Amino acid sequence: MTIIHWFRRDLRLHDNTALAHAIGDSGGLVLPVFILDDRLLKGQMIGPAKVSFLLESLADLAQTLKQSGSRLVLRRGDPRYELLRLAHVCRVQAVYWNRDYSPYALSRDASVESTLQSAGFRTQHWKDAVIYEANELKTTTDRPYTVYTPYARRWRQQLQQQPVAVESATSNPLKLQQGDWSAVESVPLPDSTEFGFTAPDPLFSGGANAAQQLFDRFTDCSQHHSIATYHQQRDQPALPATSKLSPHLHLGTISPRACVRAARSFIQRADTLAVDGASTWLNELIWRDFYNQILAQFPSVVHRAFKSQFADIAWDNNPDLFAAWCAGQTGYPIVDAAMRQLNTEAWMHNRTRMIVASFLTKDLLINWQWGERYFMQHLIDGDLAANNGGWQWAAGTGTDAQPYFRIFNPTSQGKRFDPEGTYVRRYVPELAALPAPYIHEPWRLSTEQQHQYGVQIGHDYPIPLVDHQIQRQRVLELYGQRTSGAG
DNA sequence: CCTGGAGTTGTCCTA
DNA sequence: TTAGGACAACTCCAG
Repeated sequence: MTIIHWFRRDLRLHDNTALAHAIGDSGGLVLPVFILDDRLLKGQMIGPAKVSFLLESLADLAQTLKQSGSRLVLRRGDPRYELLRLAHVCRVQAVYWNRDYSPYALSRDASVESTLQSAGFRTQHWKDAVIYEANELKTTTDRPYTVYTPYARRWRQQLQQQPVAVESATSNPLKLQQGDWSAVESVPLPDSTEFGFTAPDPLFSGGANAAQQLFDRFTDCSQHHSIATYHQQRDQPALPATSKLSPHLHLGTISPRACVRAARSFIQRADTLAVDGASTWLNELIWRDFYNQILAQFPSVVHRAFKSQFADIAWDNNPDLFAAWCAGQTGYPIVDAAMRQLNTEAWMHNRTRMIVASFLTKDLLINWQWGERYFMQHLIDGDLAANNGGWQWAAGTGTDAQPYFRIFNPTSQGKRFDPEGTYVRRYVPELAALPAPYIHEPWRLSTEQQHQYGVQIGHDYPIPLVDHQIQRQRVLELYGQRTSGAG
């Protein structure tokens, strides 16, 4: 019998739960399908870099399938009808997929399921994108966790007790057969220019093979930057010290279980020097599960503040200031460097994501949702759960939010995490000649110094658009009104 | 039910 | 110069 494996955000053959089941149940007679959904591709929350990454990943998947004696069937349209048509044409018995927890995916999948079932086709879906789903980790009173630390404790404890959750889904070699599917049409992979993309950083090639290379590099402790040094170096945006696996984790071109297995093995082997780094990295993977769980349990976070008392802050929402933030022209070097990194590379270092998010909300007094959307449109790894969670955290509206009076100072953040100004110089060339003491506060240069270093502040590089100290006081007042009384 | 410890990643002022 | 406490009050969560 034939089973359709419907690929979505699991674009790999190895360690793929639903695919492994499809192969097992069908004896290898699996029809691999991906459906390009224009509602997603042309929507507000996806940009050219991510589309290009998706198309590369699909090309890689198609190639790997071909080498395994199979082929990827690509369709374009409404998943319900495309799957229904394919199920009829190929006389399949069932359609399998891995679960996705975003609100759009949940309603789409429910609708696909009922369409297929009413037509007499069996459907089945599995956990694959996370280690633990929302209903697997509850508090002692059977409620979903809303605070990270107790969640992480519970998560680690669960892994200790039942490491089976991270076992590989595919213990046997993949055996795919090519059925008699001559009548099955597949559309060609679209030209990415159709979506108006420009090539991203070469480090971010899509596909499971590229992901494996990144993974191998990151877990090779003999490298200068690796999981072994992660805890010490990950906060310095100038260093290539993070895994860069985020776009792959988003699209499933790498197995999240494989990541956790790797972290776990470094932690358990106390002889390695990577215990601290691996533990810190594992924490990030737990955050990933945490925000997926929040999204699944509280889908309203997509369009409003998690903490209702912060749902209607009187933001300034000045469009000119927003445009300057987007363009990296705020006059605060670390902020501008980060935004320019985003605009040119479709990626931003995690530390500077926090800095620009704090700056947009707390210094420019602009609604975090504007920033959230801009990130989704530009980031190659834009992931609804993580991005929303991160922005709500920074804005102080989220689960487990930072206290509202913790306002990042862009200058001290710059000095602390980019002490030599290497990161700023890389993305803000007009400041490249400044010595370190001035790189994060160029407005302090005298006219003579500006002449000496070949930069005129206010001409070549902006005077700070806002005064951090003033804005800090304003936002403290604005938020303070929200905490006293009305809750 | 109550109790008490704790809460990702900070900043600033004061002694 | 530097270290330590204030910044609010509240909710979450385990015991």
